[in-house]
Amino acid sequence: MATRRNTAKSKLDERVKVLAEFRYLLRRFLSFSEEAAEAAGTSAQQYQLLQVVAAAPDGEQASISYIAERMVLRHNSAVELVGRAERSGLVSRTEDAADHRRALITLTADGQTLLERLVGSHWAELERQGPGLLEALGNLLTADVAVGGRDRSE
Amino acid sequence: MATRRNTAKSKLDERVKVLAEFRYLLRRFLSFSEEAAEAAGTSAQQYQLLQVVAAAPDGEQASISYIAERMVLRHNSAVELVGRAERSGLVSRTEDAADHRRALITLTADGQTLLERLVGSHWAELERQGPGLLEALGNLLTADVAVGGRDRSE
DNA sequence: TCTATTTATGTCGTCAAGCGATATAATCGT
DNA sequence: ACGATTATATCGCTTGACGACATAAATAGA
Repeated sequence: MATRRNTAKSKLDERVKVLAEFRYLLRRFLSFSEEAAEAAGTSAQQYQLLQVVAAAPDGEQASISYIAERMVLRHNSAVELVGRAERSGLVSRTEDAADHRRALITLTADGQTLLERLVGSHWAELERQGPGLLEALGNLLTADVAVGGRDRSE
Repeated sequence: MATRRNTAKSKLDERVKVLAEFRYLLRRFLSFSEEAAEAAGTSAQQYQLLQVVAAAPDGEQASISYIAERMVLRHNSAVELVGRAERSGLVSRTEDAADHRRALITLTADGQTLLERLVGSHWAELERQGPGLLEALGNLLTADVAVGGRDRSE
């Protein structure tokens, strides 16, 4: 019974709505991040850089290439990002003693402080927005199942 | 027993790692989206625009303001985005008969086709990346609990 | 109904940031 | 030792978002 109201046109239509909702929540979160960083005197990207540097795996220090990989940027963009952060006094460059091509990036005291502040506010915000995101993503992954194309009217 | 290995410095350190991992996965997904859109001949933003227009609630049509709200953009940026998409033949503007200030945005046939293609590839990609994202976000929301600051050494 | 205010869209100059192309130095493989 | 590879850096270009500003339509009051 109730095979389907004629309102829902198709599987595609449903997918678009789910995707759109997910992206909307994502943009809200990223927008918050942008504003929080700005309010703290930096950019979202520089905050991300601090994160990446601070979260580098125990053994290795953050190099330009490592940063580029983690930030999903071309290496030259990473160079520029680090350059800006360095000029702002958030990170500092040191030449790797073992490999003189590499530049090792570390947080300055200011960078560490700023990171702590931003991690705090972001953590709190994710407690607010997280559940919604989780739900939207969950819908996406479960609403599916029939990728191949079974009608799945209910 | 085993109150804590001296490797994990603090709650902050753990949070940074969780946040960094979540953002990394997010960037991977957004990067995929960027590339997919590019490969299909547009930009990620224009694809998002198509989504927003197509996913507009049943009653109302997409106006500039509505788009701005959903894309988390200033209204003038929305105007420009729509302008570019219109020039590319993906959407079209119509003056609202009931309110001559409003511009109603609809998908062209080309826009619809493109949207379908991109929804397809994004859906598939989210089936791949989604679980990871879900897990990272889950970690974030459960690893927490003690926001107030209880030590929570395990 | 006339007008002040608000709402919706549009225009323009500016600016930040990522990218490709290119360059240079250090390391590695043989 | 030396060509190939790797790591970082520089530069000009383009894109896209924004603030400031402008205009037209709708709306609320007097």
